[in-house]
Amino acid sequence: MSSEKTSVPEASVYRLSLYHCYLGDLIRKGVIGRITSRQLAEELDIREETVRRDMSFMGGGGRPGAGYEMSSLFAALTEFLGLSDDYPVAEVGTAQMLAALKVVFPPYSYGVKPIAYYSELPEDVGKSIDNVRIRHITEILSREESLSVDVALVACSPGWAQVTVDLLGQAGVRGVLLLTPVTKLNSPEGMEITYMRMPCDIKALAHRCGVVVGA
Amino acid sequence: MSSEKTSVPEASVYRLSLYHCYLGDLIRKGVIGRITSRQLAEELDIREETVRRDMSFMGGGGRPGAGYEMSSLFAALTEFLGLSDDYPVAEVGTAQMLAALKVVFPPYSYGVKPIAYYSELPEDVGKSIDNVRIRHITEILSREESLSVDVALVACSPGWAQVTVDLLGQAGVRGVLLLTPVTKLNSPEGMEITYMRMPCDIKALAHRCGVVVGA
DNA sequence: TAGATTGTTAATCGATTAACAATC
DNA sequence: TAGATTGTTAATCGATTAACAATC
Repeated sequence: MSSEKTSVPEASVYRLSLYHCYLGDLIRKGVIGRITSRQLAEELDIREETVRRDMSFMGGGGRPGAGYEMSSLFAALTEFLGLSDDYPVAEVGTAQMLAALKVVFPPYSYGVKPIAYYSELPEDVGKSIDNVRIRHITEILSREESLSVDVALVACSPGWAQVTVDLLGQAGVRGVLLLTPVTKLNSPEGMEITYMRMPCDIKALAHRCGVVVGA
Repeated sequence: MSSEKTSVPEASVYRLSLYHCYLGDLIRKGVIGRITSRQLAEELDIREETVRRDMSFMGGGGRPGAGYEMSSLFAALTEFLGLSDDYPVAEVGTAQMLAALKVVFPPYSYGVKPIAYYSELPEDVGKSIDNVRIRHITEILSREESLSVDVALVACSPGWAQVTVDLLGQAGVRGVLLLTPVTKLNSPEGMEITYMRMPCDIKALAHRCGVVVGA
């Protein structure tokens, strides 16, 4: 594990994740060989200089004149991002939400694997998704496995968001992707929260779509 | 409708949406009176200068020494963003997803109102959510009301994303908030798409959480 | 008037783009 | 060697922060 500094810009880390998703997809489809920064850029609507710059942050191992070897680039990205073949995550939400989410965002297609489910509804307890039993949110702390997850995806109702995040924090979870749109949350010490904020995105879109009348 | 230029920075528009959400919440709770940039900043983890700067982009009507009058600020934000009391949107996804989403993101709490639902599953057709009937995605074009929606929230399965977006574009929808994580999409002419990309957010979080070992 | 807070101009910071030398 | 593409340094751009004069 080389000494990866966190000096890598936030925006670059995000794009590196995007390359990881894209390459993972290609590789799963059986595509092999090399890929250039130009191809990647074109495919993902980014400038090619940006792609190369991003790659250089983690020593992408590109070859002038030849581009990047896909499988080794993918491996480098996987290591840089701290992922594994099936990166384990916890997911929180009603059984209904968790089941629906699986369809919209099929984890296996992205190298992600939910290993624990928690619901806010007592009646969901005991149901299973892909042979993983759903537990109650309040059980987050009582699981030893909790510690084996760094990142959780939270899509509970607004009223449960704070409790959930607190419990996850105590259970050692370090990063949370929050789909629930709460305007303010008290984030536990040392926890990274990525806010999704669908309402804000919708309102920002409303602005951009509503205004363009002139000219 | 004053001549709002789109020269307002993207980031500011997003924060203005955030203020709108926050104020809407307060007002709905019955809070009235004035609020200062400092209070807003503290509440939302932003710097107060940033708040004031954002406000100045739309002529917030603040009073030196006294702050902003909440209800008129909210009205100004509503107008600036091109919203209404119940901003109409369309939502696309399975009945299961749409029902689950309603709990996680209760639209009425944010001044948003789904007036049309479309599902990718034929068996969902005819079901209702809050007395709005679910139709099939392929029916998007056959609705006259389609034109009365500027923005849609799309949470269908990856395979349906392109079709959905195309149909929405033809139906006159100008902005789409896409929850479905497709790496590349052919966006119809003149359509704004906001990509959610849960897998990338999760991977970026994995990086930030996994690396901090040193020091 | 004194106290408080706004709106704006200037300074800083970070990220993106452009240019190009290094290298397979 | 010639052609292609990388990695890096410098220039540009945009957004955030700081400072402060204007004003209720």
